[in-house]
Amino acid sequence: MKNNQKHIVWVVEDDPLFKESMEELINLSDKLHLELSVSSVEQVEEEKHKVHAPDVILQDIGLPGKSGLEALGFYRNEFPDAKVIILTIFEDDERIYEAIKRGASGYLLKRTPAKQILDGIDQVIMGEASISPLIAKKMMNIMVSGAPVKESNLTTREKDILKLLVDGFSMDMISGELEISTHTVDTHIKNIYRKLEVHNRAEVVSKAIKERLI
Amino acid sequence: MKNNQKHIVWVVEDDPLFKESMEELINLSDKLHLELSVSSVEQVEEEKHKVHAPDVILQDIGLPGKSGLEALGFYRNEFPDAKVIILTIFEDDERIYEAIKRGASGYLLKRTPAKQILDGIDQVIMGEASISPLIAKKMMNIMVSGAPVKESNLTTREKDILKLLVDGFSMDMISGELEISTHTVDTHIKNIYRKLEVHNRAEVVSKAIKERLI
DNA sequence: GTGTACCTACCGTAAATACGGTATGGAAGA
DNA sequence: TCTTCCATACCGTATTTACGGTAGGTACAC
Repeated sequence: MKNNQKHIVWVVEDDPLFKESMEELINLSDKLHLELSVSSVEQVEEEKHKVHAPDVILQDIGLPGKSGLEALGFYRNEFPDAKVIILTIFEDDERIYEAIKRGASGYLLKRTPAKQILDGIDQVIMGEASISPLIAKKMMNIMVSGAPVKESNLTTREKDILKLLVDGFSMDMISGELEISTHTVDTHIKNIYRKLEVHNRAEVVSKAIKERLI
Repeated sequence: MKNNQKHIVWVVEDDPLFKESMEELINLSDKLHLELSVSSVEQVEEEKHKVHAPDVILQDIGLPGKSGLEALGFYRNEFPDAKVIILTIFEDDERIYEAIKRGASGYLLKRTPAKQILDGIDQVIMGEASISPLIAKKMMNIMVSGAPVKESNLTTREKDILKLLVDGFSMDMISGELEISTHTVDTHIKNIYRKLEVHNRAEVVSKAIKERLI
């Protein structure tokens, strides 16, 4: 949209009550213009040529017929510049992951206060993302499913040196950095190798990073 | 914490101005109690036995000495129930990914309004997550792409050898594994080093893992 | 057919590493 | 007080690495 125009919003939501409250919400904002408000993705496909292209789409995810997830692919093809905010009463991991993969810019629970939904719209227009805290938590869980931080029995000094090893420091450089003799550095490295059961630089760096020992 | 007590908050922040504003913010809340406010992770390690364990830690990520990322591993070991909110002026992908992997419950930009930081503290206490919209966007980017992968101009053979280097293989071992002469391995490694602009094993392994070149 | 990229192979050498020792002083804990 | 752990420091040496060369054969593009 041009700078002096309102941002065009579409609403796709089958629950009449919630749909109505979204309509009111957008109409209350002087920066947003409600261009289309329908109750199914199929209706969007019918109406799409009759209305202006959206800047933001508020999309219910749990729709009869085409789901909100399927709609995301459709929007990406037809309106690549539109930002889509998924609205949901559900909180399951799978859908969050799928929605993000398919290009959603926001993922808000329907119980989010009106003010925060408006904030969310502003945020996605600015190129940021808007996520309810509970959803954010689930996103994090999805990302984390992998490597926990392991506890090593390295001493503080050994961790100091391990950190420098990972950064590619030689014994000489470490000696200079920590202001201790190269002999001492050598001793520490020997102890690190023994504790981590490795025998060369590559192994120690690899293990330190992969097992997040630093 | 018990229901009728205030939630215990620690602040670890080296910028005196921002640290002070965090202190004021927490003192203004009647649900939070500022138990510890220091300017480095090292200080936390010194003071940890003298104060009550935290419910929430506001942790600056860009500290001299031990970084906020390293602190996360420490907190997980020492105070597994504490929720950590990372505060940052930076917005780079790598740190977000790392912080979440290491168990941060929140990731807020320092420019976040005070009210929203308090909201964020409430959210992590409730087991939700708190993320600035810009950070959320970056999280989504990371999820969509699997993980930030950099394009290198390494040849197939060089990548083969890089994998073995990361696994701690010596030139001799690589030579045996790939059934080529050690001289050839040496040549390939030289070329890898030149392309990645590194000069030793530790650096090449570190770069290969961190930038997901393999 | 000329150039370029890639994989292969070899030489020499200064530098760095890996690893076996031993040893001292301080702090922490039993 | 005695012991253990930690950080510090030193010695010697075989092995490995880093990196400067050079060079042949193949494949593909222009």
